[in-house]
Amino acid sequence: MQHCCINLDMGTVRKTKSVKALLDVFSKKGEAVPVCDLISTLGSQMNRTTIYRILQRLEKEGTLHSFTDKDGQRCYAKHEVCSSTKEVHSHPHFQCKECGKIICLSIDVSLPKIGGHRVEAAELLLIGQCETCVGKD
Amino acid sequence: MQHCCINLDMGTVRKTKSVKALLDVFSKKGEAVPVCDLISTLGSQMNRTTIYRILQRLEKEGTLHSFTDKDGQRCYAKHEVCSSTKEVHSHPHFQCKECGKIICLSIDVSLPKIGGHRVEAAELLLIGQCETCVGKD
DNA sequence: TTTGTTTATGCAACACTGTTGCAAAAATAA
DNA sequence: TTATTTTTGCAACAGTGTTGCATAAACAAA
Repeated sequence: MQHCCINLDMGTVRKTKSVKALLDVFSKKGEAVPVCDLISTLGSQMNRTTIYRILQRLEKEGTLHSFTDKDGQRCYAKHEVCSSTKEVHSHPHFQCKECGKIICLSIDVSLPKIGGHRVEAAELLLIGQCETCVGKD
Repeated sequence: MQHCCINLDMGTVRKTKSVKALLDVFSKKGEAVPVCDLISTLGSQMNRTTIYRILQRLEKEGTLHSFTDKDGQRCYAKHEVCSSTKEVHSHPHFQCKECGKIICLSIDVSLPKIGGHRVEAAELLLIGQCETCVGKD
């Protein structure tokens, strides 16, 4: 049996200061983070290019996954859960239009079938108000 | 009753040569088109800035709608159908990972409910193989 | 620990996407 | 036709993301 997305031994990605600092941001935040936020947070500690390259490596080995948020910005999040029973691998996310917060949803989304087409993956972004911002109305 | 997205009289958008040329591309193609394609197609006839501004105006008045494709590129498509019975206004699209073709789906997608959150909109992109590319395997 | 090998980083440069201000041109209204 | 409003082209700029290359850091082996 093959693991579909998590490389448990971290592959050949070295645990450098920069990699640790970046993963630390994800651990502390616990949510998806836009790349631009990572650059403002870590830009003084490491080069912009380094951030992009670490993100690519960590996504490739399965520690992170990426998607596009409601404003077209690329976001990354930790890839903790990987259900191998899912027929189609989908990444549902929710983004609050008030505060911008993004959460990864672990729910399964039933995908529509389209005649003659083979659906292999899906990107679903739900947009609305989070618990905090619903209360502010 | 209020129309949710189509401005039938075209509002105050003037029918200039550039607007006609751009809408012509959508009519001929009948599918969603990435902005970069529009620029390569129309870039010799009009300025890049003009293309971006026309797209903004036409989206604002409801003739076009936009979304992000699998590679993070912004795409536009004609907004012909607008079901006012839908509780949540969603734009499902399908993109072929082989040829890149994008089609707008008129099907309804049932959106998951998330406790404490208000879901107002959704962006769903299905990725796979289109009818043509399925046959090529 | 020390050495050698591999991977990662910083820097500069570049390409691409998208926006803004302003003067000139085109479209519409009178 | 003239006056008014919208649209366009151009130049400049900001943001995002990539590449090549020399240097630095991490790792493996002795």
